[in-house]
Amino acid sequence: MHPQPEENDVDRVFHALADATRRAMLERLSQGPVSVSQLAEPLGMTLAAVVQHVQVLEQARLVHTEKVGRVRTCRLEPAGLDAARRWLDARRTPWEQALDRLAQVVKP
Amino acid sequence: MHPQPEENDVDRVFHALADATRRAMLERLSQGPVSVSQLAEPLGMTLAAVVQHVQVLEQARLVHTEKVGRVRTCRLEPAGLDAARRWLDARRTPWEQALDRLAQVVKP
DNA sequence: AGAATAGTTAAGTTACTGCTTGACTATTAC
DNA sequence: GTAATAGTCAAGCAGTAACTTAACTATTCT
Repeated sequence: MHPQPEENDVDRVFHALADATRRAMLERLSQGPVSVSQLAEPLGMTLAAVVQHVQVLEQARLVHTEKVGRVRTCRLEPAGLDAARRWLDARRTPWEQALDRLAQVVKP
Repeated sequence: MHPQPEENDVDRVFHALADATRRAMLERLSQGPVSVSQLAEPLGMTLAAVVQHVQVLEQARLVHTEKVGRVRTCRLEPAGLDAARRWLDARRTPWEQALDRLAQVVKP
């Protein structure tokens, strides 16, 4: 709709998050990096399907992967989640937004 | 996947947010309540299509609507955004989560 | 070398999304 | 009362999403 620089990213991120399987993967990855096969194991699904989900998560910059030898290791990448959070936070009430800015000041 | 009480809601919310048109509607609604026709006006789209989007947003508890006479007024409902924010915040780093709790204490 | 492991790629299937059109209902305006 | 307004409902359609299977490529193990 608005192919603004950011808009497309937000699209990808929310679309990636809209799937329960992918959210389960992120949850798993929040406990540390794992290989694609390890990711696939608890989900009753083909490896091929999992690979496709991983690609979606990568394009949304929610995970980053690196292949060493024959195993591809996936780890969480905060960029995507941050984009989502920024969008949501921009739609808070003015009072909540003031609190957000306070947190920003306290943080660094 | 996990039809946990919350899981289904999260699904609906992120799916609703994954569409640029619906996000534009939310943006419009964040400036105050409007009728369905008013919502439809800036988007180059049939009224019927807009109604369908409104239904998606309602099911995600992102908007609440009420019909008076022949006009249905839509207003933002924070429940859905809060659900999304809760999910995202649960996946922050421990350090960030500490800051979140601090904000919670300061808030009320 | 041969067999098992880990992943990739392409193609096909089924189901769901985002729209449109068209017919219809309820209000409000003239 | 008639006409315009505001919305609703039901099909239908093109495009996309989430899989599957099957054939293939690279590693690693024995």
